[in-house]
Amino acid sequence: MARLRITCLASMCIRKRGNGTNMTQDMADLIVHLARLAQNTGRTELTAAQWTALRFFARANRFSRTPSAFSEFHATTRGTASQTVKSLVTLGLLQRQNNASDARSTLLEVTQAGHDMLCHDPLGDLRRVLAALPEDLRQTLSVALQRATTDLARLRQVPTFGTCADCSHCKEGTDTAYCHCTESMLTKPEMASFCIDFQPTNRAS
Amino acid sequence: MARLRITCLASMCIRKRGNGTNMTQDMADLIVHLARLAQNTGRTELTAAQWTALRFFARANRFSRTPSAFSEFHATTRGTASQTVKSLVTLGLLQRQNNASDARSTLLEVTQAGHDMLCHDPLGDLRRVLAALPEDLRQTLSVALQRATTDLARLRQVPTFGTCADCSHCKEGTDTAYCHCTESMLTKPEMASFCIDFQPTNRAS
DNA sequence: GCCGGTATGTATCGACTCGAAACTATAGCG
DNA sequence: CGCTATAGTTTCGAGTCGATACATACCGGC
Repeated sequence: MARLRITCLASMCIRKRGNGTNMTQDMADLIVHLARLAQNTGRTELTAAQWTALRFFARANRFSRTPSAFSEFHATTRGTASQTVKSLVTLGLLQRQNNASDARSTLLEVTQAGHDMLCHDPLGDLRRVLAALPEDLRQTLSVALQRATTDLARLRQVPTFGTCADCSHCKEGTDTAYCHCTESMLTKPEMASFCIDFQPTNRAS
Repeated sequence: MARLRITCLASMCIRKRGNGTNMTQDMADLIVHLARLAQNTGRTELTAAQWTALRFFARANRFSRTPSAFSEFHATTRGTASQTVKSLVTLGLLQRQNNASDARSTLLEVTQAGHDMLCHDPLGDLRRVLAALPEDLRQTLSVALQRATTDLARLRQVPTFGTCADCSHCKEGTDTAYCHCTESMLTKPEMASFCIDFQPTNRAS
């Protein structure tokens, strides 16, 4: 346990930070560190990118299960997204379907094997840890994370993703809702899915 | 804007989640997404791994600025860490120093060019976004993230990182503190640095 | 109907990451 | 002294990623 004994050199350890945002600097680092720890590609069946893609296609609604939508979500190029999708199709976790109304587009469905695979998602540990947090902490965390994500996406000029239930395009009914963007009716379960055309409702910002 | 009009297929969109942790599932996904967005390796001078390494060596105390410590922090292997360090040394952002008390070990120092580079850290956007959050949200976020990180690290059996100021090995004095682990005195600035031997103090868990 | 502009998706290339394994050198212990 | 553990490096193959080029299909104006 015990190591060496050094008594000077202290000035070496004074880092030049330059600004007074040390606390938030810690937080940003912490978020990145936490995410990396949670994904931990080591010794799992899939890579981090493949897990993210599989998760996305399992959560995206029927307008958003395309390679392009995933590339926007994942903040990467269509070329890269195409490769990831291809690898998952080869593994039998995704299945291609033709889009009847647009011959260019490819719709992707998570196969049963894909759903089974998602049960071993390395993110499970983080989910359990978060679920174990006290209720009030968890609530605040959720709000803070959503705000930070929305703000950062706006700053970076990238699209925000969210569920139709929170989308300003949607007018909610009793059992269904009408989406102005896609001009279609959505069922309750659909409204809990990701949408590429998500537009956050105006909350206090 | 408007897309196609589909009226059926709704049942296709009912995903089999299997468990009742939908809310925390969203949160875990959100953390990963936020971290990815924040790092955004695209069109920056360094890769994500290089940025993380540079940040680590700028924040780690004098017992922790080694390739091994970084590999543990980054949850990777010593081999991979060695490559990242090598690339940063080649770029002139890190500098190797001999450890007088252990000829196997290499100490790394961030050069002035390295500190300058850190001013362009892509994490800056996230830091600004977090800094703009309301005070109470930010406070709670900080607490929740630290708890989640500590809990996840324990679950994964990986070491936790933190500053000496929060470490149970340290007995604090007025201007200095004594670290039981390294058997050495620490100055105030040093106590704000990362330590590989961090052991969280017993807070309500 | 046709043509030009645009959007979707794929293939290829080079640079990089990552984990695994093999290897060298040093430390520490009996 | 020898044995084992640790620090660090190197090499290899698989995968990621961004950039580019490309084929196909949609969509507007004419």
